[in-house]
Amino acid sequence: MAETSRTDSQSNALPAGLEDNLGWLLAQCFRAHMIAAETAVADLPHGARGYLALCGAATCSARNQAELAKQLGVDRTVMVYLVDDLEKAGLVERLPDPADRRSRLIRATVAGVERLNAAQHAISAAESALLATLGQDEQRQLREMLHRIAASQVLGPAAPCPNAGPGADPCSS
Amino acid sequence: MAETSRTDSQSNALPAGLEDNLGWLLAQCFRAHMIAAETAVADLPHGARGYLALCGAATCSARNQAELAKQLGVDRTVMVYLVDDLEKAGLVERLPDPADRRSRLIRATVAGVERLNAAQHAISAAESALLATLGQDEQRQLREMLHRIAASQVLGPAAPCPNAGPGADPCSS
DNA sequence: TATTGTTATACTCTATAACTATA
DNA sequence: TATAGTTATAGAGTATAACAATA
Repeated sequence: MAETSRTDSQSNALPAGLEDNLGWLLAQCFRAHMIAAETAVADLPHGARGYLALCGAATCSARNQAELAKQLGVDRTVMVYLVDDLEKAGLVERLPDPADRRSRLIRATVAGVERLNAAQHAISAAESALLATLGQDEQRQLREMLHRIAASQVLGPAAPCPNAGPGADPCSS
Repeated sequence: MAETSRTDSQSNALPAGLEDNLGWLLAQCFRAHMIAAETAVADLPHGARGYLALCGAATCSARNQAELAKQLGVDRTVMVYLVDDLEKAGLVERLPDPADRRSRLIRATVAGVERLNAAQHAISAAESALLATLGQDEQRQLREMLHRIAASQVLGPAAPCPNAGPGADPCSS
């Protein structure tokens, strides 16, 4: 009925009605981040997904392969190929779980941690451009709020990491 | 180098090193939102993607089909099926562009706007749970910051909408 | 009986190429 | 020549089902 006044400044404006659409905004920002980080993760086995799996392995975010799959939102059958290729590349390793002989502990190797650090360094540079419209405090706020949302959704349990074995601890870097 | 002190409270905590990983956080929040809104968009032709396409059509975010494809990050060949099915469902319509006979204007029908409003209503309820850990001011801040990031990335041009034809204006609801 | 990891198979989704019509 | 839209085909990606080992 009433015509929306579209006389506001058109510079840098999203179409009316989308600036409050959280689903749209998250999709746009997520995709923008993927595009920005694309080259940084291009040499990793499965691109962005391989990077996230490596992140999970290096930070011991999951107890075993199935849990990591849940965290990444992929099928456990897909996780096999994912870990297979990361393992072939020498970035992660499958260790037997002393507590459960069925499951495998996915741990980042030293080379994997190094590659991860390199990737994260490149991603940081890309993120600077992505977050250029935000101040330093706002960037911290954004991360903190996203973290609070992610933590409230128990997509993957935040259990203490049992991967700390006799070898080098990849979580300490 | 310096060992990060890991003595902070483990309640609701993501594994160390992930709480600052913007890529991880965006992926988690985006997926959490998709899962939360899943049932609300389940009856739309292509689920979440169909919902976003309908959002774009209703808000006239893109000039034509190709531009909408760019905004959604899908191939233009995929866009054909997407719009096809939305059109079959009577949610959008392809209109000839008076300025360019090659392109088609994708406009939401009245039924499409109604379905969109219903979906957005259901999604709002789901978002309340998703954002429960944030205060009202924080939720506004989050949307505003995401909006600023999305607007700074010119994934799709924010051009004035030429869809306002002789028929009912779907952008006014 | 349920779960972890694995494999093979079938399915869905996506992209490449080619075509028509317009610019 | 370049672009918008479409179609058909081939490829990549994904899930389903079945299996062995273990809880």
